[in-house]
Amino acid sequence: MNKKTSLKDIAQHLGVSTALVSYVINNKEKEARVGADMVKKIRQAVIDMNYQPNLVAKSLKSGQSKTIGLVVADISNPFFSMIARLIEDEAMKLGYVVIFGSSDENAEKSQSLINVYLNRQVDGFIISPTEHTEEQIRAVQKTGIPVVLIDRYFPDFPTDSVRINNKEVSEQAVDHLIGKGRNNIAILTYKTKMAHITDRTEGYKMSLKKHKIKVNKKLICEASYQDIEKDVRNQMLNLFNGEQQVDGIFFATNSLAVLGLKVIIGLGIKVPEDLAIVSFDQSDAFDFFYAPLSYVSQCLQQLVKEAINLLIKRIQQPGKSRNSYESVIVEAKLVTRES
Amino acid sequence: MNKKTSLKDIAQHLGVSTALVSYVINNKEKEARVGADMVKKIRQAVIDMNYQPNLVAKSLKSGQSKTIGLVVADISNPFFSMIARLIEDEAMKLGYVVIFGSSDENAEKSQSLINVYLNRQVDGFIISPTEHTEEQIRAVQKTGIPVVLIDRYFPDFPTDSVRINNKEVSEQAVDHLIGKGRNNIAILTYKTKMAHITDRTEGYKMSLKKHKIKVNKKLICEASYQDIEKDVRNQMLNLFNGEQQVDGIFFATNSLAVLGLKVIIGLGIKVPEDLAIVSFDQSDAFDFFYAPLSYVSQCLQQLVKEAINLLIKRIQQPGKSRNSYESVIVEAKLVTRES
DNA sequence: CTGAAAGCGCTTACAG
DNA sequence: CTGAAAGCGCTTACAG
Repeated sequence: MNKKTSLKDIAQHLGVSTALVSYVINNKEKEARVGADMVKKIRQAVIDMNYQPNLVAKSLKSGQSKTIGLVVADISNPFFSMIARLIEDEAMKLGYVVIFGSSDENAEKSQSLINVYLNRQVDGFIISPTEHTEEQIRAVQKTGIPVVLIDRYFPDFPTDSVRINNKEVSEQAVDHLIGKGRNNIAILTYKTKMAHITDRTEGYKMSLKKHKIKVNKKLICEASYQDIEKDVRNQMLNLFNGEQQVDGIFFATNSLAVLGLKVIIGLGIKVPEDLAIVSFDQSDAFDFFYAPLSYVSQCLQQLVKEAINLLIKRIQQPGKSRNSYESVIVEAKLVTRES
Repeated sequence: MNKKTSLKDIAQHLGVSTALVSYVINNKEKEARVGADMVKKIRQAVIDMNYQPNLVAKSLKSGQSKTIGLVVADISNPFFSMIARLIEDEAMKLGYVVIFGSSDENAEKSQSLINVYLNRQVDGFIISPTEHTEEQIRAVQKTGIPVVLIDRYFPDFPTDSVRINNKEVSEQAVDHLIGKGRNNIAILTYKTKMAHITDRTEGYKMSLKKHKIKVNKKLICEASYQDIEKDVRNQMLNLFNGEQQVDGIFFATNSLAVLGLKVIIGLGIKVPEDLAIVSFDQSDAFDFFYAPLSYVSQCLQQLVKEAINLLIKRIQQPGKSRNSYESVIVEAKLVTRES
């Protein structure tokens, strides 16, 4: 319960100035040309008195909090919790700590998280942004604090971002379904204008067009984030109970695939005989499904590594002109299995 | 890219002292008896100059970082990411931010996380501890910074902790299996001395004894955290390919259930006809399984609420004698379905 | 080689 | 009603 020992305590104990102690602690004894025995004495005292630096004070002085602010839609979503974990690991290696928050696809929550993080002087942001948050991001950029978008991005306004080749890989996914002889292929996606999602629909359409298959709007099912379970259910029931003879489906995200498959299981549809499927990412749930599903595999590890690298680069060259932003695109690839 | 405006900037702009500005910003104009028009002027300047407080400076001065350090085994494990999310929500409401780290069941990593958090002056810890970290927790307690253990706990040494009734609910789970007429009941659990797990084995044994069924060590399967996938596989294969006629199984955690069920599916064992199952918690994966599983339902929301309440209480009464710790036990309950 | 001092951005007793 | 000043725990030019 006794107070932590501070730099000053050590200095007083030794009858020297805090400057000396600070230099030694930060291994700057050479630059400051501190005497060898003084160094020894100080190092010993540091150990004896169990000195632990107050990082808050250090932050205030240095202007560096060594903290990264992470904003995702929902940290309890496995996709984001995996990203969080990988960011944690990379950040830790570099001496950074991560504070996280979930925006719930809500621009106001996003803003409030960003504000809190700004006030806490984070050194950088990693954000998987929500609709209508362009201005928030721009405002952060104006402060000079680096932001890297991850997974999601805004095509129409310049930011640093790391994402996958959504359009291309989605096209490949649908190519695969067509290659299996399917031509009534549906897509289950989110009702959103966010490009990482619309790109996937775009890829879906491109594949169909390439194969001279007419795009049928009834086969494009969009579920809203808010009411996702009910929405997916209704959309899927519509799809399979209607007149269209759907024989293939592309799930634009993992969460959608999990929900969609539950309906498919409920309906007793045979996979892959009656329905070929490509999902996004894997899931424990899929291993419980009787047919091995084809899926789009994105290397989250690489995504995160690129994001952290970019962010750290920005943090380290602060003055650098902020007119050039980088978009890193990580290649996701299609893994085909029975479906 | 221009620097943030500070309290001082506002004071200078207005030609007043920083004290005034500080009082007004913190709504202490009454205590400080600041003049009404001065308050107005300051409030306006705060808006005009878009003042945002530097929370790092505030922390240094106040000694309160308004930050909670969360240590779990692995934030990408759905169990912990759900806990993280709930903690985030509760903490946010109270003006706290959460920094998180994963110990990977490794005492050294745990120690290093705790050290980092201490140096960053967190106001409190929420920890789901790993084996052999008792001394680390004790060391934190000695600093006077509150720690609340969640989910996992150490029965032999006093801490604040929030957990479920592991033993009792496990006993109920096995009672249920026995009630279904099973008497060769196995348990799949972790190889660990942590009480939250051994309690579950204890409950398993208690149920068997109560029903005069002899405990058979061969039916107690323990998988190690490190090599979990392979271990579960081997244990399960052993169990079902051996001479014992296992007709019921209790999975001591959700992760174990997911892995174990994969093996069961692979072996083509019929559930519930040939094997009755009780798992811990639910999982998307289970919805993909043909039979609805019985499971132990723990209300994580309540668990987290209790943990945060306790932690905040401790933070707010810092001087309080640290000889009395609280153990909050949240009732988990058995949900029985076909299995 | 070492110390005194200023300052990071805040808060808060203390004067007046 | 308002200002000058000390101090939270650090770092770092500047003297000497």
